[in-house]
Amino acid sequence: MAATIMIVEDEPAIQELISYNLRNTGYVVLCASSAEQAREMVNDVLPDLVLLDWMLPNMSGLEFAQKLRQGARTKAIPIIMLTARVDESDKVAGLEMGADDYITKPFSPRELVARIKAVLRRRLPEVSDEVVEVGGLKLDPTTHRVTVSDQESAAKSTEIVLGPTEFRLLHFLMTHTERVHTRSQLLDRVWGDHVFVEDRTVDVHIRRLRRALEDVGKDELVQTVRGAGYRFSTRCEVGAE
Amino acid sequence: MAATIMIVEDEPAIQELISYNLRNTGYVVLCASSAEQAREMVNDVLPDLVLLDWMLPNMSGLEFAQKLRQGARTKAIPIIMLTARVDESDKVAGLEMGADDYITKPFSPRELVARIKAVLRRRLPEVSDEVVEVGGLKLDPTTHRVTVSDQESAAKSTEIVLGPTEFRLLHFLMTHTERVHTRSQLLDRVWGDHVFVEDRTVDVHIRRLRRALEDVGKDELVQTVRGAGYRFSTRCEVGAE
DNA sequence: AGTATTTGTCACAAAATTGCAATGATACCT
DNA sequence: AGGTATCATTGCAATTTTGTGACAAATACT
Repeated sequence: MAATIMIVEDEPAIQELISYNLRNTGYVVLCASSAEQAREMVNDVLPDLVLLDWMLPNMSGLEFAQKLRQGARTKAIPIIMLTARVDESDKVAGLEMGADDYITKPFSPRELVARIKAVLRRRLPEVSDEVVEVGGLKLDPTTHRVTVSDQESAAKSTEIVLGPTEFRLLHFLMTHTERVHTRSQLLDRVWGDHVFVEDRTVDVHIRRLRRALEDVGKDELVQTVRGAGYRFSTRCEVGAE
Repeated sequence: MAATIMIVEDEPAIQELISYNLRNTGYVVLCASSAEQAREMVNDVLPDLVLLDWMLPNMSGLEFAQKLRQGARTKAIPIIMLTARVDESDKVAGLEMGADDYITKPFSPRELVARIKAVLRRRLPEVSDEVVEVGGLKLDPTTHRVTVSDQESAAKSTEIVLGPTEFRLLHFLMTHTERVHTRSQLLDRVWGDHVFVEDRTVDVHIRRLRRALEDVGKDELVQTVRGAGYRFSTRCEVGAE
């Protein structure tokens, strides 16, 4: 539930101010005073969102943001830029580069929190680590494992092996069942906004997910809704005879 | 194929963000920072679609939209409203006034592009995702399912399978019941304005819809009004008095 | 560095949907 | 009753949408 937010800001006072407010709101906060430091921290802990000061000592915020967008693990992390300047070209550069939002100093803590919430809201499945169990499938985010919860198939451990993307896809579907998701929606919520990927790529990952589920006979949970998208449903998909 | 899209947005950063993404997708983009400027531009170039910020400096977005709807040349241009507010009355006002869709900030670039494509492809209202329940039928846009809500045929699976067009047709009919719609009106509202399709084709889709409803004995809800069109009504049609 | 996974895209196959036209049925009018 | 306009029904070809395997690039692992 508690999202982790990384602050990259060289001015200690502002860093403290933000940090205090975010912790107060219930976020886990990581602080870095330079882009270099931030880069190291990212290797250890992946934040759910980055607050990035535009003006940094050595490496500019822009540069750091680009690095984030390049790395496979980090490319989907939302970035909110903090900028003191009202320089238009900066905003433009930042947004083109893929920042999710920007906020100009001075800002009110309330506004900052509001923007953070807004950006996180349209994000990957709520950062919950709770075990999801639907339709005879059990997915555990902490252990990163998917198993069949109906026993019948076998007394053996019936673990389903998935690639990272298929795992996130299944996680999202299992936490948003019965509802039809368009390919675009899935890309936004499972891949992330700035990741530019063909719509049809979703098909392929759905296919991979289904193939994995076939082994345990659970593949009919992932259903195609023609002209609309895909759906995870425990109800039979064919009303036929 | 490159459609021209006009952005009317006073905040330069957002204007840039949108503009960048749309150009990236292959659209030709025109930018205006005010309604006045937009009006002038429209005299030179007719865009295929207008992205309109709700809050503008002098003339409001609503006002500009009305102007567009008044002009003979511009009345058919689809409008997508950009709104920071989630105020219901705004949505309603905007949609009633003739906006084709609305999108609330913050939005993801992909979602925006998806909506633009959807609107350009067929000017569908698709305003509500609310479940519609009439005459013992239940249609849920989010799960994309149609079921019978009377219990009687319980043993059977009560789901009704429809193709995309029949689904949209039924959705429209169920949200506009007890009223006769001409074939042209149905084509406009269900297929979209600029689509050229024979009037008679509606008959075929009505037939397909009826056939699907026959399975659960609900086909008499879709009634023919000779010389006028079709109607969805819960009242029995044997009007022979 | 080398190897194994993972990922996105493409091309083609398969399946479903769509619109039209031709034909048959029905209601309305004189 | 007959004539005519309107609607119903069906088959079919064209189009659209989705499934699937292969492949190359990118990334992670040793």
